[in-house]
Amino acid sequence: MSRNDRFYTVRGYQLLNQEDKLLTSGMEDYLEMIYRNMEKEGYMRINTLSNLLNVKPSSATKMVQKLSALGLLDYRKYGIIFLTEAGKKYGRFLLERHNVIEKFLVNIGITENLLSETELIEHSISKNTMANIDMLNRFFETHPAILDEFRKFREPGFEKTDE
Amino acid sequence: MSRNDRFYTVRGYQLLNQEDKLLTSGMEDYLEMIYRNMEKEGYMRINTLSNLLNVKPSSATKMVQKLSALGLLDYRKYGIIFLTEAGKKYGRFLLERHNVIEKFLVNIGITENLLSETELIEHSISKNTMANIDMLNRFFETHPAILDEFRKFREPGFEKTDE
DNA sequence: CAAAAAATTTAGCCGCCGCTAAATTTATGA
DNA sequence: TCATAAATTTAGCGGCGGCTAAATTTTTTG
Repeated sequence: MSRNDRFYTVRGYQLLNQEDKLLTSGMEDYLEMIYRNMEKEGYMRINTLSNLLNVKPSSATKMVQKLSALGLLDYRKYGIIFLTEAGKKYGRFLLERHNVIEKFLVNIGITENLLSETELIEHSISKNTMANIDMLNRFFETHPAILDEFRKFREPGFEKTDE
Repeated sequence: MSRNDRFYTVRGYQLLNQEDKLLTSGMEDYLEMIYRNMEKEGYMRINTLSNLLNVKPSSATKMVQKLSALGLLDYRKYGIIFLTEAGKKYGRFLLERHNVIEKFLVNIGITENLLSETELIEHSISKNTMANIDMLNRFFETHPAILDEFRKFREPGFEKTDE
């Protein structure tokens, strides 16, 4: 039985993958949000970040220090937060991943709690799975008749109303 | 802006939902595994459980005590672990959810690390999302030509080789 | 330009879920 | 049966990512 077909707990997988996985889920949340704000305003502040993520400023400070130590943020105490090149690259990836998951959920008919569903799922998706879900999205996009057929299948009676 | 379209961190969602979500991801891992063994052997022991989940026995004890306090296990110190009715019901649900996610991943073409991918994703899926993914699985099952078309779309050139 | 306000950081606590080491209970076999 | 082995539990630690309270720095304003 190889490492691959043995069971682990969520925590167990975390511990196993902490060599190759750079960021924890929490750090990813912060980096993704900083990236969003970079696109909008060009920079980020601790207070803005803590408001956007619904955490206390002290929590934001702690995470920003970690991301900074990892070379993803350009930042000094009491200062303005910018992304380094590495941070931008990672942030862009996180936002893309988010959008792939969200689009998939919309495709299969999720409307309630779309944001929170996406936010929770995105951290547990590998690049490979993300790529394959993206292919499924593209498949539906280029084959709208099939997506339509699925929707009829899913909810007979509501043929056209949703979407 | 309602609670629904605000961002939170993973930890934030955890804290928000701890009223309605009975179990943590970790507890779910243990309960699911106990359920698997119930089906196979009818009972569970701490050592077996810790081996199956690749944790130390002391960790298994701690979680079993928690699940027991929640009324999901029938268990006394140094004794054999059984599921209560509530535990069986929850365990059955967990196994079903696992299988729905796994089938979906297989459908979209995941072969590498299938188990770990499933194990990580399953905890972040709501009942609603699970139901919709299940519908997608059923859709592919009843429309094999469409699944086939997706596979060609996904991997042009490997038309028939996989599955 | 000094005092007050606002923003940020630090220190220290908590629950989760791993771990190790040591204690305890249960099972085995000479 | 009784000593040893095996299984299980307890105690206590560590990192994560929240929190509060208090300290510090920066900004605003009279």
